[in-house]
Amino acid sequence: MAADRSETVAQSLRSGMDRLTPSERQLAGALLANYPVAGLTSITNLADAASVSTPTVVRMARKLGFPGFPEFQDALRRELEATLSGPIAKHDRWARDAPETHILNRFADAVMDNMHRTINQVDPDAFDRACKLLADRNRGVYLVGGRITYALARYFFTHLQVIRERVALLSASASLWPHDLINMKRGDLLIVYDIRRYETDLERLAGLAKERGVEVILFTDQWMSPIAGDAAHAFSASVEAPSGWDSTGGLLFLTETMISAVEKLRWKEASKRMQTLEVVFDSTQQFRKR
Amino acid sequence: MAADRSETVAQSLRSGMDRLTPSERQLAGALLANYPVAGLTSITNLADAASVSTPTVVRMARKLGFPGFPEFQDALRRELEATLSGPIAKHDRWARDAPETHILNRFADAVMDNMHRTINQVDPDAFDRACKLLADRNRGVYLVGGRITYALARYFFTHLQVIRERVALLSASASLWPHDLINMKRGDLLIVYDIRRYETDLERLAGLAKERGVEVILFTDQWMSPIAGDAAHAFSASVEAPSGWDSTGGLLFLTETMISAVEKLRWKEASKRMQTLEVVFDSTQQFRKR
DNA sequence: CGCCCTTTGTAAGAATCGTTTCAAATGGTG
DNA sequence: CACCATTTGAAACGATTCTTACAAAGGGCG
Repeated sequence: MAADRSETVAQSLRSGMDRLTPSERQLAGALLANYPVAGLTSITNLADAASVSTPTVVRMARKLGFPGFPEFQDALRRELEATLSGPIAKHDRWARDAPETHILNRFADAVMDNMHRTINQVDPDAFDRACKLLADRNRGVYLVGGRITYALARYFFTHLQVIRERVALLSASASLWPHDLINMKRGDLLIVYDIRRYETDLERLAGLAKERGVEVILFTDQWMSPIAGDAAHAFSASVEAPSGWDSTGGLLFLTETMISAVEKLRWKEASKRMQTLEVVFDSTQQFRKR
Repeated sequence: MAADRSETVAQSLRSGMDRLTPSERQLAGALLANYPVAGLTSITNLADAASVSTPTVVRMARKLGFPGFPEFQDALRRELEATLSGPIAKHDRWARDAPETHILNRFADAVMDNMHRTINQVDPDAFDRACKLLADRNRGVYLVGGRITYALARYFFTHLQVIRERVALLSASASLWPHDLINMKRGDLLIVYDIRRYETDLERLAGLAKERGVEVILFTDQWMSPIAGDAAHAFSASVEAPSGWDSTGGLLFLTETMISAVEKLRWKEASKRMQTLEVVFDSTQQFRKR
């Protein structure tokens, strides 16, 4: 128990997270999201902001070792006072408890930057058109990715499969792709992920698919895979990260946004499919109730 | 009169100093001396700290153009919040070519917000400790994910496999997990991804692994998978996105950061392995020269 | 010195806050 | 299925806060 006053409230909030109940966690999350200002209002406001009741706030404060909410708030104030009189440069700090140069902060910077660049590279109209294509139930959809990006293709597949019919994920190994290729028909869609160290197999696949009248939708990096030449739509994301690393955060963002957009376009059918899925899940007890 | 809301409370406090009475000045001085935290207590405390009476506080707040003390305090809070959340204002538009309400912009907002929340929920020390475990070549590493998150596990696996030996991705179907389980030894690591609609199979797997002395590292959402109870380390990411959707962007961020950190810890060995990989790639001509 | 204006705090009131109690809801368990 | 344990918020209660009214203290000026 014991609120060890040598650690910050944020720290004990995080480390105690597993001792908290779900709604207390929700509260803790809301608090950390706007830390520590969120905790400096009245208990009523804080509870409202976190969508929990005031007793929940009191209970959490107690769990952290404070006699009551006012004392909890005092701790926040003292902490803030100490921080503010200390180092001035904490504006662009992400993880406030980690040093400026901690990898968490450096990586966060890079990812945010990528997001910015990525979004400004997207043509919203082209994006909408691609979504419309994916929402067309007359078109079969095939997905494939490269060594690194196959996971993204799989992610897209998992979701798209729920939303609509006729979705297929190509094998991870190129040798089996011909089997899928012979099934592709004019007007079908091939979604390809291809980032640096562009793969020759993918290039060949996209070329062959295009010859068969398949429309290729490409997700690539800022340097553009050569497949872009064969693609009906190409979307590029920035992938730079610290120490020569590539981050696929931008690609995931584009992917998730597209899934969400397609889901909306086909909402009527999609929601019905999802309900069916729920029924199956319930009967197999594969998932927890909550 | 007029509390110009474009200037900070501190500014109007200083500029209005000559319109204040002596005891109001004393109050203003005390406030500025410990700004803005001093103003975030109760009116009683603030008055005591400045050695004035509570009505004096109210009168000063009124002179600055606020209806009452609570509103004055609100202004301080808003100000502080703006300062703390830093120059990366959430409200600046993302995709400039798209309307404010285009899904690209709405999704970007949500993802940004998730990033913020996610990073503030991570305990940097716990993060470092988990990285160190993963960098220990004496420990075997097993990875697994749920229906949605299996793609993330695969992504982690793809990269970790390059960095070190003894890394295995568990099958996507639970029925084959026992085969992997019997290989796991005391001190090995099991990385589990589990987000909402927590899967009972994963829970069982984690429990069994723990019994065998395996240390479980969990990546989950803000509501915390029940596996957290069995986990040596648990990291949670915010997953909220528009229209009830869950976004795994935060989880990907944590994953990539961790990969990068482990790569650095084992850089000597990792770089050697990567060079070998390059040679193989070259000879198979699987990749473009660039 | 007496008048009036300004400044200030005391004290009582209204309003809000923080705490406690308790019952409903939920999930796990025999 | 009934039981128990846990979680949660509604509601009522004191406690504290914020506001207001008012009187005392000072200070300038004829």
